[in-house]
Amino acid sequence: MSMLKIGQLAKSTNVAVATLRYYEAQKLLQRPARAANGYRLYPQETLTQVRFIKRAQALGFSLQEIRELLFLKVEATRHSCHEVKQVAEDKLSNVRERILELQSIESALATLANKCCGGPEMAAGCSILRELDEGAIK
Amino acid sequence: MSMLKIGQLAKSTNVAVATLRYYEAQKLLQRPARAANGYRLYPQETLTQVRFIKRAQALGFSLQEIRELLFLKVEATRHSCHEVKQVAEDKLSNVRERILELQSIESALATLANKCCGGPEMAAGCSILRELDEGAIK
DNA sequence: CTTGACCCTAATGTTAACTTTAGGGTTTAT
DNA sequence: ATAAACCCTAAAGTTAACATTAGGGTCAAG
Ligand SMILES: [Zn+2]
Ligand SMILES: [Zn+2]
Ligand SMILES: [Zn+2]
Ligand SMILES: [Zn+2]
Repeated sequence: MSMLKIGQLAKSTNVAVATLRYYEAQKLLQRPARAANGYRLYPQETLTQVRFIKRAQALGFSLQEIRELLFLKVEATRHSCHEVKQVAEDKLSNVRERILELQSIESALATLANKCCGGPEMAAGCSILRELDEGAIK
Repeated sequence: MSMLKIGQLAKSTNVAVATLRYYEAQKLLQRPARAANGYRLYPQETLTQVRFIKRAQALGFSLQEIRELLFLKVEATRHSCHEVKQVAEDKLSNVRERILELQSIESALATLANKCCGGPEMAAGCSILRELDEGAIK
């Protein structure tokens, strides 16, 4: 139960087999040991590593950024806490900016939707369309 | 100063000329009038349209979604006010979903960043890396 | 009248993050 | 012993959203 074949790793991380091989090619995962037959044999640790990748991805990191995080981690003894925190904070302010922009579009759309009667008549005179014409959404 | 050539439109919207032609091919922009020499001639209105595209894009909308928004007017004669309003409301709830997702990412990142001392010492024990490893974050 | 900045179309190239395909070996279960 | 299920590599395909290139007109300035 110690070493995992790629299919088992795939199943327990919910990541496609081809994706795991892709991550390896992209150096997001170390090249695993091989059995006599050539099959990849992953240590349990790899489960954590794959989950790290998925989690970071869910937080909006690109594979490139994740690679940088993993590099910092592997080379932890040569990089400062500050460097790592900086990566996280850059991402955080990026996310906050996008939230603000989305909120501004939200209110624009809400305003539009509120002005429309939503009735069954043809939309020729629909207020939404009129507003779009006049550049209410910009 | 009424009609714009593609280069002027490109410059004042900060979008590449090739991109404008691409948008046209993708039906995000109406096919503009042409001068006798074949040059595209855009009305001022197009400035607003291009900026709308760029802004919506920065908010994470795909060109496909943007196309739907921009097509509301064109579809007006074939659809009821109700249908048009429905499209707007779908977009609105889409935007609200995105906001919620981003907010959950925001708090996860903020939690991470807060736990890290950000000091100059080596990142061997950095809490960000530890948390990503341990899955303490969602 | 020539140079350089623009414009045109059509086609091909690019990047990210995968997925699919082609062509074979290997394991497992019946 | 044979079929289903798994594994391998190398390469090509996919999607989005452009960018670049090739080949060729157009226009203002000097
Ligand atoms: Zn109405
Ligand atoms: Zn309406
Ligand atoms: Zn620290
Ligand atoms: Zn730290």
